[in-house]
Amino acid sequence: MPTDDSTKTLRTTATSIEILKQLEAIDGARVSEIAERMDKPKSTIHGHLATLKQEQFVIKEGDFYFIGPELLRLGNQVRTREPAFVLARQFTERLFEETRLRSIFTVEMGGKAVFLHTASGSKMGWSHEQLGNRLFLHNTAVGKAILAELPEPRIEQIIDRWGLPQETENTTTDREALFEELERVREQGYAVNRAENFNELYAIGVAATRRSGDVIGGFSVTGPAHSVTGEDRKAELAHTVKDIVSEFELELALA
Amino acid sequence: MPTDDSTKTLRTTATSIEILKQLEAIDGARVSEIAERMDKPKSTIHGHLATLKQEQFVIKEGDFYFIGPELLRLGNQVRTREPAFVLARQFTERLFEETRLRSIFTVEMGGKAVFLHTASGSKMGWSHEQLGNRLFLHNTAVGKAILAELPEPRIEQIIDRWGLPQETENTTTDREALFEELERVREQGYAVNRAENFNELYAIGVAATRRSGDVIGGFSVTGPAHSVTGEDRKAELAHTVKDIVSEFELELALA
DNA sequence: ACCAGCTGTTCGACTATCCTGAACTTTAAA
DNA sequence: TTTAAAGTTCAGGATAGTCGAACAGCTGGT
Repeated sequence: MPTDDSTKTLRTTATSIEILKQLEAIDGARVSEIAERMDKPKSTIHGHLATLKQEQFVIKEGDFYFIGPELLRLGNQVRTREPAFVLARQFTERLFEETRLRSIFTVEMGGKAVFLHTASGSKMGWSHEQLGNRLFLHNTAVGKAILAELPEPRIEQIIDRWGLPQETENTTTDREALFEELERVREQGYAVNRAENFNELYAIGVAATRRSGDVIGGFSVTGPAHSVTGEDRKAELAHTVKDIVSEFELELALA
Repeated sequence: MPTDDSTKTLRTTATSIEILKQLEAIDGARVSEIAERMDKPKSTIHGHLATLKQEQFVIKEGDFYFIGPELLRLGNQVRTREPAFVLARQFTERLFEETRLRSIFTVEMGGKAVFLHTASGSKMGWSHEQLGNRLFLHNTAVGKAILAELPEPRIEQIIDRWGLPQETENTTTDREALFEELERVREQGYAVNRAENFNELYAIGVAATRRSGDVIGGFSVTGPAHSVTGEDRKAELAHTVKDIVSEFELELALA
């Protein structure tokens, strides 16, 4: 269920943002290219780009416009807002060193899972940097690990907002079943994603909490299902992730 | 002299952006807090925030607003636009592993030096993640290394735009002197920053180019001046950075 | 060298729409 | 319960964004 937008929104700001999204979609563009795509006069687009350029939200190279460094700077603030997020980076990298699997640090924002740090080896085909991407909580490993630590009303609230959309045949779409799984996650201390949002994907996620009990985020390792096989291997991985999280929580408590 | 376009800019977009900057400055804020700081009615700010929230440029937690994940996602596109930039990340990390000094990958955008990747150890006090920050080219190590590889008209253009502002007593503020130093950089293959933009800072930077000859960006290592001493050590560091750059250029050429 | 066709940019008038202040609702504290 | 302060809604009026046309600058073709 999509969110409400009944409230009057600012058209001007909205089109400025739309232009930024266009610039991201295609890799930089000229004025008329965007004008055509958005079905708006060139002069309008030009005005927006001039404003965005002044703030360095876009930069201009020749006649091409690109996303600018100020956007990178501001966006990055999401990752530095909390000291815990900054600390999490090196633990993400350690997790990768130990497992040699793509490692991610994720936080919950607005009821979704947002990637803040990723670490992966050189030759990993699909390792685009997906920072800021938003995934569902109910069908990802860290997502479920985080959910399991949230107070129940909050869980309800999130499910009400986003529902339990089915993305593969393995997705848990039943409310009851999800809560049962969360209980299992709490017992064993980690969550597993068995191709629930992408086929052929296997992931293990563990939530990190403060001493107060509330969740900071979660660490996870991800790999192609066919390469992560055998109960021993899986158990060992779960153990490794849990260890990293423990050390992370400890270091955070000491700081 | 700063380039100020007197061209009509869009007020609405400009204030939306101003709000984002306020949210970054203080760490998340409520409506009235921003309204007060910007000396505008609450209802105005509310409208902007509602629009920004709809696009996930901000998120709302309780009555507090924070920079949102969509901004992180868009901003990060700056780092993934070119495959070379993505590849540069792992080399930045390797550089850190080998030198144990804060390592940075920087590109030139709009005549300034923009940090795209940083790698530094756990216990480095000042290692805030400054991605997207913009520094001058004339008084930084990578900056000079990059300048040295640019065609002369471009260098002139950049100096005309930003000037040669003095930031410490070591800053080169004379045009002639700068060109002489760039010549030296070309000869030795690396540039040095001897506390030219921050006191007590020492840095070595090397530019990376494509086979076509044009610059991709540059790698650098940075440390407190008092900890990087001795000509041997410095020469060894320069050698290490140059090696990394060579390997980077090679791998890029092969891909 | 010239022109044709494309781009980016400027400009002024119109009117859509953003701003504003006040009214209303909600939350928190006294 | 009352008070205060914050968030949110609303409608009218003035501002400021939109639009189209005209200008300028570049590119490639003939």
